[in-house]
Amino acid sequence: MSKYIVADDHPLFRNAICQVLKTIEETPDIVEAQDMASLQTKLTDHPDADLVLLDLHMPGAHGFSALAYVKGQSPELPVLVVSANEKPEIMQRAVEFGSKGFLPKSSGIEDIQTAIKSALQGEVWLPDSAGEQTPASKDECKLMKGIASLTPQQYLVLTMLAEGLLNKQIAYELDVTEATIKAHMTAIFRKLSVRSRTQAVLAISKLNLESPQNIES
Amino acid sequence: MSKYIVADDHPLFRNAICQVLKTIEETPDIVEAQDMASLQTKLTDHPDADLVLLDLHMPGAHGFSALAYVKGQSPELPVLVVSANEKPEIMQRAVEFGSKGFLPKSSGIEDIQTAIKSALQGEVWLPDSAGEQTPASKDECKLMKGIASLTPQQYLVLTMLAEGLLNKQIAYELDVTEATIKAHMTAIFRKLSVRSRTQAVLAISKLNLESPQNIES
DNA sequence: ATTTTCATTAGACATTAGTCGTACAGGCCC
DNA sequence: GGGCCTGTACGACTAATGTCTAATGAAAAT
Repeated sequence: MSKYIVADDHPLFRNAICQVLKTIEETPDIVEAQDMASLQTKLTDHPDADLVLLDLHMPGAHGFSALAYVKGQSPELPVLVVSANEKPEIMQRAVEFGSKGFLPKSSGIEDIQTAIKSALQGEVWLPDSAGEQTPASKDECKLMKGIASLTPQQYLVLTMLAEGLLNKQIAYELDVTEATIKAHMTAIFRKLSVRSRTQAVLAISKLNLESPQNIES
Repeated sequence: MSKYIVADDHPLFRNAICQVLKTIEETPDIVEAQDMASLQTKLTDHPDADLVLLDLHMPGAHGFSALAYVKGQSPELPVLVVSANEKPEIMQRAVEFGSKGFLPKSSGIEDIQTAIKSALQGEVWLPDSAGEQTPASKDECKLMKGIASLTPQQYLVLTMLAEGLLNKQIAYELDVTEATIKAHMTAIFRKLSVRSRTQAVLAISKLNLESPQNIES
């Protein structure tokens, strides 16, 4: 029997995924998470999980940074990215950043089954609509590694930074002093190789949807 | 005879566009710009231009903010957006934000001719690959209006902010005091309806590639 | 059991960012 | 010309940001 963690903020969609899981095996062990905070808890509570089905657009998730964070917390745990996004570049990026595949939400049941089985066996599955080449980028990979090295608390602070909040506001939300947030910021900047909150925001926004159309004459 | 402003940072591609223009009329009046700074100059020097062919990925341009800026400087001047980007959402956004069409760089000569002729007649042309609906977003439109209302100097400061530069660095580059840059920042924040440089960066990064995949169950 | 490592927490201090009031030059209307 | 608006520019002041040092506690290594 396999244990799955289903991370998606839509109850209906989580349910749909669970239904498919039951077609794969009779009594799957399913853990659900509806945001990054609960996902983090589930990851530590269930270190024996076999697969994470991860939506990149949950509350607290910012594009690929969510994937990087999960890979950083549980490097050995296979992750299958699920998203409404259909763009080939996004699919390729997901795999490049450590995902065992990419599942568009428009996928049919058979594709979902195939993708999950592949991921469990350590293989990568992509829909036919995904293109061929994987351009890769030094800076992006470095950034992904940086995000993966963040602690849970630091990742949380980063997402709140990405909401445009002030240090003071973040401190209030997390019930710590502003000085603590500043210390986290400094640590985050170092790990992401940036020098200010402005550059940090720029870095992760590039990560979200940057298409590699920079290959120019 | 019509006067064109061709704004693209690739000399080869500018040349190619010029060749096509010559097939439309015998002696087109062509003005070229290779970055946003020179484009700004050309706009003021040639207020009698009939059409701008604008690449969204020039130095100094940040996605749609470049389009917004041009529309703000010369509201009556038709703009035809040229880009390597092929995504339907991007094409729709371009039109929604005031462009007279969208020309993928992979277009054939006939399409380019058609698009230019349409634009000159005030009509909108889109390639077949562009989808149907135009979702639109209140916030995005408001933001575009804000960018369009920026003065040239303010736009310049905004682009440098989007490079992750400090006020001090921007001041040095523009050869003014830091106090001046701060004043510009405050003005920019007001026009973009944000309260800090962090939020300003977030706002324009959303504008660049935000796909309306937020229509959720 | 002890050491080591590291996340988390903060206070003191220095730097950067942002607001306000103001000044000056050019364009425009009357 | 004399007002009037606007873009640009600046200094002074306040708020926010970032660095450094250091203490605590918890987990991992020895």
